[in-house]
Parts: sequence; structure tokens; C-alpha cells
Amino acid sequence: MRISRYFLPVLRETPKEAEIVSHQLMLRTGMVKQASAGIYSWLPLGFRVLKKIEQVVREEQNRSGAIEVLMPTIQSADLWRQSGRYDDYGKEMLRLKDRHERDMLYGPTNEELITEIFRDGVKSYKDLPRNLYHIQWKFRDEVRPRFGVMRGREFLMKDAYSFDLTADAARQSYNRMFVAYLRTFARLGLKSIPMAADTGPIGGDLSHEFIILADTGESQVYCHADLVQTTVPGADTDFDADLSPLIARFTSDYAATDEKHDAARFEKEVPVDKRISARGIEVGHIFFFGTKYSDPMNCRVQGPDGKMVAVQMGSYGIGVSRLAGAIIEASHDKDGCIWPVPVAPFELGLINLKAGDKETDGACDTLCERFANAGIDYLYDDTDERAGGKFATMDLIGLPYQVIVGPKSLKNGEIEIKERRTGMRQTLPLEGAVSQLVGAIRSARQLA
RNA sequence: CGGGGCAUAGCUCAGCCUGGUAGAGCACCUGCUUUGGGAGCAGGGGGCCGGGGGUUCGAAUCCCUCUGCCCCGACCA
Repeated sequence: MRISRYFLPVLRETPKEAEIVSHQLMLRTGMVKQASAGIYSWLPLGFRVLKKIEQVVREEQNRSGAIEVLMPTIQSADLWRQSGRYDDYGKEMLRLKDRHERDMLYGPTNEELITEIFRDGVKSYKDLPRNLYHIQWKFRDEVRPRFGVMRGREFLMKDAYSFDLTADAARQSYNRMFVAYLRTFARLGLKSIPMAADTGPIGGDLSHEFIILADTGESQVYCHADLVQTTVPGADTDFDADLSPLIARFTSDYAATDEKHDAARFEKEVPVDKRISARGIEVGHIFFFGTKYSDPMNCRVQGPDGKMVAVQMGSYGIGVSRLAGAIIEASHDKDGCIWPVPVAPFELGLINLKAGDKETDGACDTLCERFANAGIDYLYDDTDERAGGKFATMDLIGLPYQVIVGPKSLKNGEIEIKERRTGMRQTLPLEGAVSQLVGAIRSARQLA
């Protein structure tokens, strides 16, 4: 993609409404534009990031055996009356009326809808277990939206729902999602830490928040330092095997958010030099809730013994749009974003320092062709802006690699490559640079 | 939902107190000079000064009202 033909409205100054760095950078790089409080348009650069995150999430859901569906954003109030939540949910739920004066709502979540779908589609224990997920926009009318897409009112969320015959079987479904989450966040370039979360009326140990550490995180978290280093399960993980030993590696050490924090236990269980007390961002939440919805909504299957039994359910959320902000929080510097390859809007940026010059134009055209043939997503700055501005813009939008083509080094048949994360630069012959970059990008895609 | 603040060009802001019909920097357009880390000069385009009402000969400015947005606190992927 050529910048001269792209839509990239970068801002040199930081809009005053943005408080935290991810919000500032998302506005400055032209990733998003606020439409109204907590509601954003996703501009080309941001849209690419969002789609890449979504795709990683999708791939890991599929790998774990979950099945994708798509439920609507608008739901009927009647459905929510069946579960009893219509009156409970409060003002966070955006309520609407259609032309027939029927009560509708913009879905803040989908337990009711999925339960209805599953109930009407499945009658036998032989159809269990199943896990259905979708990636869809939700709306929660937060009293006070803030931090850009990190806590918007409209947000893109992956939510999965598992259905099992027994609570024991549900634990295995839960564990599958647990592993899928670890892998998803790792692939996004994040170190996520599962932390014990409130299980509500069900009780038990089956609820975890997945937290990533970031200075500007919203919640205070505490955990054992070893958890940050624990190796994430590989792509070859057998999701039909018993995953509990694997899970135990992540749940045996202390980890808790502020609400669940037990200072005495923390100090007793974690050696002083292993105690992490930091800020964190919640990017995922998994939860087992048994028959909370299947009971009132009569979602039952016939068991082997011929008896009807309410299915055991769990739900599993990932804040997809929030992740765009969270990744920036976890990966940026004073000059701008630093995108990990798997979610970068483009995998590399090509800078023509002297657009209009035969030599540099020609070299850049050659490079574009090489990158296109290699299947690399590149953004080519072919504008006649000054060098300083191009460097600043490229650093700001934070593509993982930069290729700099200027008349000076090109005289020797060389170009410069720069790794955004480290700032490391190398001057190389053109073809050598191409093969090195293609290799680096391809291997970075495979991460985890 | 309580408390506070703001609303003037795409962005950052001045002007408002003390009314006289709109400004700067950046961005944008034209030309020249520049050209390896956000250049310089000259010229130019762009604003129902958030909406409505009022006071006044005259309102960005004073008064009333509505709306939007931001920040602090209580709640959330």
C-alpha cells in the first residue's frame, strides 16, 4: 500500500481528551476516531489491527474445538425476561423500541440468545460437549466511558459458551478455553497472567481473569513472578487430553486482582523477591456458571439414563477491541507504537527518502514487488514529505520493520533496515535486505 | 449516578473579565529555496466562536437554557 493513496490521518499533536498513552496513540496514528462518548470509528490502520487480533482469536478458538456462529446485536427483551435479567441488568443495558413498540435491546452479552439457540437445536447428551462462540459488537452504556477503546460503550468482543452434561465435564471445557486464552494472548505478543476471579453465586474455582501487566493498567494486581515466565502450551496441545496438569502450572502460584487479593496469603506463599505488585489490564475472563441460564430457560438434554437434565454452561470473553489498546499499552515508547508482527497493521514500512528521484523510486518499486511476492504486508511512504517527517510518522505508527531507501546509500547499492522495537539499524545490499526481512517477518508470524 | 471542568479552523490554543462582527502555531493549497530525524521565505484556502432564547444600536464576549465532551469518585470484556 502506498501512503499517497491511503487514508492515514495522523495528528502531530495529542488531542486533549486522551489521557492514557494507548488512547493518545490511537488518535494520533489515525487508528480510530471518536464518534461519541465511548463509541469509535475504526479507520484503516486501526481496522487492520482489529481484524488481525480478531483472526488470531478466531484461530485459537477453532483450534480448541469451539465453533463459530454470529448472533445479532439487537435482541428481544422477551428473551431476557425468560432469564430474569431484563429487570436486573439496569441502566447499562441500552433499551430500544421497534416500530411496533416492542421492547428490544442492544446486546451487552449473549447468554440468553445462545441458550435459546442451543436449547432448540440439541436434545441428547450425545450432542455434548459443544462450545459455540462469536465475535460481535456489544454495547454497555457505561456511566463513564474512558481510556478510548479500552473502556468504550460499544466494543468488539469474542464470547464463547460451553455446554456440558455434568459439572465435571464442564471443567474440561473450561480448561480448553483456559489453554486457548494463554495461546491467544501469547500470539498477540502479550504475557497474560490468569488470576483467580470472583465466582459469584456458583462458587468453586472456575473463574479466571486474564491480565496483562502494563503501567497504565486499570487494576492493581499481585502475583508470583514465576507466572510471567511460565511457558505457554504449544500449538500441538491435545485438547482432548486431560488438561488439568497443564492448567495447574498456571494456577498453583499466587495471582490475584485487587478485589481478591489476600495480603497475608500473598506474603506467606510468595518469597519477597518473587512478589510482583503491578498494574494490569483485564483482556479476558472465563467463567463457569452451571445451570444459571439453562434452568430458567429450560435448556435440557436427555441423559443416558433417559432423564432430562439442565446443561452445565460456561462463558468465555475476550475484549477484542480492548486488546488493540492493551497491546499499545504493553508495547510503545516515546516515539509511538511498537507493533508485534502478528497484529501489526502492516508488517513493514518502506521509506523513499527522495520520492521523485529515479534511483530511489526504482529501488522502492523493486522492493514493493519483492515484498508483495513474498506475501508481506507493507506500507510504502512514497510522499514527498521531508525525511524527518517520514521517520517520525513511521516510528509513530510503529510498524515492526522499516526499510529506508535514500540516495546516499543507494549509490553503493545499499539500503537501510531498522527494527522498530530495538532501534537497531543495518545497511545491506538490496536483495540481502529483502531476504533477511522476509525471513524475520515469517518467523515472527509463527510466534507461539 | 454524585462532584468538578471545558466547548473558538483538521489538531493545540489565544481572544471573553472591560461587547464594536475572528486570531496564532501546526496541518492543508501555490511558488521558490531546501532535503538522512517533524526546515525557511512569500502568498493562499478553511470557522452560522456547540444549539436555542434573551439583553443591546451591536454578542465569541453579558444573562438564561439545552446539548455534547473531558476529569475525579462508585461499576465493567
